[in-house]
Amino acid sequence: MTGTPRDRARVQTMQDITRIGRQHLATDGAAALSLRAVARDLGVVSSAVYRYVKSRDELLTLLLIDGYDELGDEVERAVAAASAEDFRIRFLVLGRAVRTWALREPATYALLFGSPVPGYQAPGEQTTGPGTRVIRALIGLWEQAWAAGQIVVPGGAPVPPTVAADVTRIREEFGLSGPDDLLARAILAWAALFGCISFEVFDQYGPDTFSDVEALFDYQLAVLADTVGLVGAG
Amino acid sequence: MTGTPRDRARVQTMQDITRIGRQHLATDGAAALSLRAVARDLGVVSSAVYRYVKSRDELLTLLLIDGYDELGDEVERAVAAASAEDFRIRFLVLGRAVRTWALREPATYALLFGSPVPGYQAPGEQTTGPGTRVIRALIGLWEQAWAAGQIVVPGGAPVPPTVAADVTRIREEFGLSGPDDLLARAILAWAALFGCISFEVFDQYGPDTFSDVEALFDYQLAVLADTVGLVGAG
DNA sequence: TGTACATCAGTGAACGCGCGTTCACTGATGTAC
DNA sequence: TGTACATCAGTGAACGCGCGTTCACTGATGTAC
Repeated sequence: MTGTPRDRARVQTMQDITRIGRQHLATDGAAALSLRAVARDLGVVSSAVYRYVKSRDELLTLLLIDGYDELGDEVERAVAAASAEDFRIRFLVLGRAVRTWALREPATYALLFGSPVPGYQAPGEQTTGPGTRVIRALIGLWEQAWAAGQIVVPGGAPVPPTVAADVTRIREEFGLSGPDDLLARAILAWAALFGCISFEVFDQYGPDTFSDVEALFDYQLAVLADTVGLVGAG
Repeated sequence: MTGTPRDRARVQTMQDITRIGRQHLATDGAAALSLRAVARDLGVVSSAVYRYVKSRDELLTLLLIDGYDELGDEVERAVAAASAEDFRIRFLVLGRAVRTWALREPATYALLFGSPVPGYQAPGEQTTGPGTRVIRALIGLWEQAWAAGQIVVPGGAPVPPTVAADVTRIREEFGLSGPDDLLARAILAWAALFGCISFEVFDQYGPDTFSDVEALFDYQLAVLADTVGLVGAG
């Protein structure tokens, strides 16, 4: 309740626009997102939306940031509510939070993690922050787990030199302490997590292949936890 | 060179239509795929394409099948050319073939494995066959590797009962002999493989995060091979 | 081999629709004195 | 507290564009006898 009535009305309208925009995302997809349709649902003439949003692309950016933030909020909230001692459990909770959000908001998930929208390029300055919240949560979790001695990196495929170099840079940039193997495996786990979720959201498993996709996902998460050597507090 | 000249012209035109369609997929994306634009590039009036394709959706189906088949062909060809004895190597070759194709044909990859096209539902009778060639190649490869004693399933997370039940059904359906753990892990490896490729094709790693994405992918593939316990011929 | 008919590819006009964006405007709200 | 002015939300018309699909048509190609 700050500012003039006009200010508050503006904030309200901006929220309405993103809400309606997300509805349209769900029914028609990002590529068909249209300012005119949003204006219609907003009960306003099409040119009026230009008072709030410079162009269709700016609306897309708005929805992108809104989606990233909603996902980021939910993931952080879920992890914060989980066991503070067992980092394996925290990882499982994080993964499930991403999946739950993705299944509830498939259209926004598709915008963030699916095919790029043709002709649209996200402005990095605005989207990088919100867009990296999940991976930052994952990195933080792994770092704490490593520090707590809850990670025993499995042996196996050696990290190629160029990957080791990249990983070294990342370690320094984020102030991490885990070994190359862990960081490299963590990147795989991150990509694999979204791979599993995308398969489910984008319907890549056939219609009748799995009777209990949730159990399948939980199992996949558990194997991914094994892959990074996350033993937990045992 | 079969049939009348008219028949041959028709086959040629059908090929032109799918070729042009795929070009448009690359420049404008699936959601913006338009029969009129295809007609323009074909050098023909818009209504003429209806002699070849019943509707826009049918063109999408054509492109879907064309893409699945091109990917299937390349994957099968690559695997066939690989070492006949070492199934770990065959797996790596398979994974690389998928990635190579995906990077060369990002738009078609997006159509097959990215966000669903709003308002379009693929006709299962036509697409299921071509659409399952990669997973069938993977399943066949794992089955042979298991039979050849080149798989040592790692211990770790237990397979939940409902997943075990699904996996049992799949085992019988495809006449497989591997244990539950292997089949369940194989499903993860499948989803994870596409997760890694999607991250790369859809630009989810930042612009400057990795200097050598190919090496990163090779490493990820190797870890996935470890995950299913694919030791190879040693 | 020649002719009559059927099939088919492609035309051009039309239908009704939606889109992004600009612009001059009206009238309400906010601000400075 | 009242008034003059500036700011802003929303209007309605317009621009030029592209879309899917239908339909009656022309002219070429193929087929049956």
